[in-house]
Amino acid sequence: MAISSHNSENGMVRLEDIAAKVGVSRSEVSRVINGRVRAGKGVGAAMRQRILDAAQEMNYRPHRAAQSLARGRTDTVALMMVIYKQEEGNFHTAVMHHELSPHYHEIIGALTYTLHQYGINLLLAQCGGEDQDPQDVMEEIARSRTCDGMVITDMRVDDERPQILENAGLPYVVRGSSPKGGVVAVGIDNFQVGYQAIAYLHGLGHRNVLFFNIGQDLMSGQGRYRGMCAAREELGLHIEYQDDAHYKHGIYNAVKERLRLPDFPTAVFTEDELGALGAIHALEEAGRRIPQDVSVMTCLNARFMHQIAPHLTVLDLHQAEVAAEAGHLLAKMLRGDSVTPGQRFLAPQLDERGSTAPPPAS
Amino acid sequence: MAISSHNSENGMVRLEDIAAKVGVSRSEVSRVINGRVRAGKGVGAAMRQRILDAAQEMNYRPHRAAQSLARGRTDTVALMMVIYKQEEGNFHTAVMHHELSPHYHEIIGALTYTLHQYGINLLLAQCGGEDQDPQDVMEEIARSRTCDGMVITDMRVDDERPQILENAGLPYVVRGSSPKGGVVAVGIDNFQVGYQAIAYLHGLGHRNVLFFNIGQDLMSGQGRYRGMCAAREELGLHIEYQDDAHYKHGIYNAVKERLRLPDFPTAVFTEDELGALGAIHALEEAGRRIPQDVSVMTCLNARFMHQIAPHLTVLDLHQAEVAAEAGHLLAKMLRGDSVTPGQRFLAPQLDERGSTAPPPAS
DNA sequence: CTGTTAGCGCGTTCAG
DNA sequence: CTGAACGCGCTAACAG
Repeated sequence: MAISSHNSENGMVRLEDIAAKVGVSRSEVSRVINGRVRAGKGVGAAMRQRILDAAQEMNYRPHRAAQSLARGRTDTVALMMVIYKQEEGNFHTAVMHHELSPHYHEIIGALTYTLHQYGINLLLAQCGGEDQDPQDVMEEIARSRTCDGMVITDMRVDDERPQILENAGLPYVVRGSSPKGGVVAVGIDNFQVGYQAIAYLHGLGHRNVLFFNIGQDLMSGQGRYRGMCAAREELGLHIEYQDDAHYKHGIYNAVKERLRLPDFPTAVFTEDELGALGAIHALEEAGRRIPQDVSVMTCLNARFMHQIAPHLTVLDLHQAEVAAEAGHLLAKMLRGDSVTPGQRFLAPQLDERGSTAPPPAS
Repeated sequence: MAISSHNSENGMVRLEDIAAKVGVSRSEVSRVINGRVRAGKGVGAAMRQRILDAAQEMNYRPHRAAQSLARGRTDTVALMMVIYKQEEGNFHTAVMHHELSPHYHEIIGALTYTLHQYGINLLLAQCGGEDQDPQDVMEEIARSRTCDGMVITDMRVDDERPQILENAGLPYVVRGSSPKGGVVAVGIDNFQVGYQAIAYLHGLGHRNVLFFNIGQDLMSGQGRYRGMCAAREELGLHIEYQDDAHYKHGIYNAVKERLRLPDFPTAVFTEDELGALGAIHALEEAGRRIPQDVSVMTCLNARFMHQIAPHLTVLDLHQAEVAAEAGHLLAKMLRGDSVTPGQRFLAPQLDERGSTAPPPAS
């Protein structure tokens, strides 16, 4: 492979360089490369080909910052992530220091892949560090036009991020449920998660369920709570509800604690796989068999968890599909296609496996 | 909160706008904002404050593309990821469709966090999609100056990416072992992983070990293989070696298959947590107890796995620490600090838990 | 200390 | 179809 020579000293090759080599003007090269000159025939076509060849040979790539500035577009989308702060905890406490919540794993993978199909890069923005104000990070990215659009996730019931983005005029898609109407949002129907979990367990015969939820300050937690309540009222069963165990001292400890009291429920629902494994650990330590003595079910957030715990009955949250759809929607918006605002919901899918069964005959 | 008014119709506020408002020139505003004007005293200081106040009030943020173009710097670093293609497989096959390998989870979290401290954003570049040539993706990002530097990972023994980046003149850090000398690289010492695993099991009394490795086309797999060989020759024990089970049909199936033959080894080492869980599943199905009948040990890639399988004896690979160090090194290089080239190695750390024990008395 | 001027590399008029 | 000229928003070198 020949070393391409050009006049710019630092190794960068510009439109200018290839124009000089071929003997035309910059703008002609720009037009040819951007496809504004048809393949056609005659002398023009020959020049066109020479330009294209030279560009290829010199390994030309448009300078992204210059292109962005001129086009007013970055071809970049940002994902806003929440990083958990470090907290004290034991093994079954799912709060990690500066670690991403596992469901981001699915989101990042699916989003990167999807956006790439549109020629869009994914930028990772984080908030939740010690000194950084999430709103500040948002403002900074939005107003500096670091990206063309944004995906926000983990919405809180009082989340103000949509408003900030609208003020800044930056297109965005909410992954999950939006607390605010009239926005493009796509997520799992967490009402259905709460409802179906209870309905399924009720159908098996359970009348006493221990229900662990995400915090109700999150949209997802609120949805699950409401779904759970609706099912409870409709079907009439007893539910013990906890929504702070996750952060406070872990599901493992919460279950262990509950085991000290009499009348342990015949079924446990946890918010995620880690919680389920913690619950199972505590139950097995106490000599309870799964599912003969106690049924355990949970949500499937990360696909690879399925390999780790293939015996768990789960509600599949389709995290990857949701993220991919969010990516598609945002890409379309950026392309100029009209996307009707509103909340899209995917339904969770029950995947019945070995960790649930009818309650023991009393 | 007052709506800030400015003349740019689309809501963007430029240096120009704030200059007009205060009644000075663009460049003066630029200098003040970039701290090229001391706080000082007198009339200059008053103007300085007026400019700062106006910028704040108008919620000004420099346009990133413009700034990048002028400064010749993007304050962005790219992480090049390999996305596994979809393949057929059962539960215990750790090949997923368009899904990131779990260790990226640690890397992304640590890298995002670390780079943020230097005011650097992380861009996710993916390769390994159906149609995309990894080298092309690299060239594109490097030559278009989409980022100031790059972190590359999952190095293959014949990896040409370092050369591509050097040709393009883009600073980079290798996370892992570099096949090429004279580059800045930081990773776990996989020779030690292989060596210590065998040495530890040998120390417990095992003389017959089933060793699952990553492919030897990867630098990490090569290192582990060599470490294993060194320990084997030094200590003298029998090792059954497999390095394709992961991708071919999963550790679960490989172990199941091996169980059909006589003289099953007294210890199993797997390349990662998923593999270990698969192995354990197969062993328990066959009625073997862990660790009484068979010891199982593995590597700890993702911290949250520790919560899932706190009973596993592991070699902690410190993925987050390695990634963070890679981030620090790259940030320093970009800042202009001289960083001496060479391979940095962190040692894996043995974390002894319940899945290993002396072999059963024969 | 401040304003003027000249780029950064590319896209896009507007004449010829 | 092609070249010349201007602007994107910002930084930096040069005068005053």
